[in-house]
Amino acid sequence: MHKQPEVECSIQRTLDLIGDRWTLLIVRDLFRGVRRFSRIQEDLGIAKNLLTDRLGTLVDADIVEKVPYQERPVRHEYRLTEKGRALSPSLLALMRWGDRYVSGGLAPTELVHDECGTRLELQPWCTTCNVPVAPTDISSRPGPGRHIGTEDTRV
Amino acid sequence: MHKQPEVECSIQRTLDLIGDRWTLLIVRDLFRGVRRFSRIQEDLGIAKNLLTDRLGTLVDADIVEKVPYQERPVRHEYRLTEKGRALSPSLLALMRWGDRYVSGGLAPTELVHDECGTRLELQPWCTTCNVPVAPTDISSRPGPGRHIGTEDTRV
DNA sequence: GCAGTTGGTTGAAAATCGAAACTGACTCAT
DNA sequence: ATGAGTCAGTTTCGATTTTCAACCAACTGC
Repeated sequence: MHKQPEVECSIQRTLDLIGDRWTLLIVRDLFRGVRRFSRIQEDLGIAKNLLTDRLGTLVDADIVEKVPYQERPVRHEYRLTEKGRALSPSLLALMRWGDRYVSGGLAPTELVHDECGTRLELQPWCTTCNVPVAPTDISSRPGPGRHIGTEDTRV
Repeated sequence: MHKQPEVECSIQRTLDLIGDRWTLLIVRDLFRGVRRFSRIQEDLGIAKNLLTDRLGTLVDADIVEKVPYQERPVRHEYRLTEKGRALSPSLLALMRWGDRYVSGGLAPTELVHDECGTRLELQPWCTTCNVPVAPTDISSRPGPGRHIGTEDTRV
């Protein structure tokens, strides 16, 4: 256990950790305030043994923490850590993609800009030029975490 | 077969489609220009029958198209459709999360703005005001695709 | 003819999953 | 203090998926 896979790609490392059919749905539930074992279990329809396993993995990875919400009997709820909350843009991106391409443009839930009520998009953003960046204007280069190889990785 | 689950959440609908351990990695390879069956297979180390299956699913879902790159013998490569290319923000978000929290802040690969070389961030973007939107300026509301229920779904 | 490449298919073994039963600690109502 | 109920699991076992290896077919280049 505790394998450090050493693949040279953050997407792969991320998906190795949370890229199964249930984990991101569990995280989504935690964002929505569904935090108790039994509530997550009935909301998702996941088998209890799998939920136990996935929550354990999330806690081990420091994405979720188990905090007691009562004594006698000691019962816990699961809360996102800062690392877990940082998954928000990923979930938002997947949600917007699903809105457009799976739900036929009819979003079940919309996230909107407070000030004007426009539905939000998620865009690559250049903090220097202060403009959104189209996929065609993106280049890739090896970063500081690259140990070996120089393969081009365009996303 | 061909179940239409009618879950009221675009995240779940999306993950039902592409949320298994391999599919997003295949899409990542296609973004990187790895487009042939055998090249994807050796790059990912995925079993060939699974790759056949996943590529078939992606083609059925119109995320990928199979285009011939030579006659006699007819051989095909797999290319992202516009729907597939629209997954770019999702992959970028997962990649940035992995950079920060799995790769310890040391990105193996950086995605940068062609024009200025700045590493890209992913920002919620208001297409009306033409500005990036902070998490505190985001609200959620039921959208046109909502059939029943009014549960708050904040991401 | 023969090796090599590409893009698969097939089948058996191994791993994983799902549903249901069971457990244990506790509460509350009678 | 007996009994029913809740919560958070664990165990078991059959069903499904995944992996691994072998095989196949169409063609190329020599």
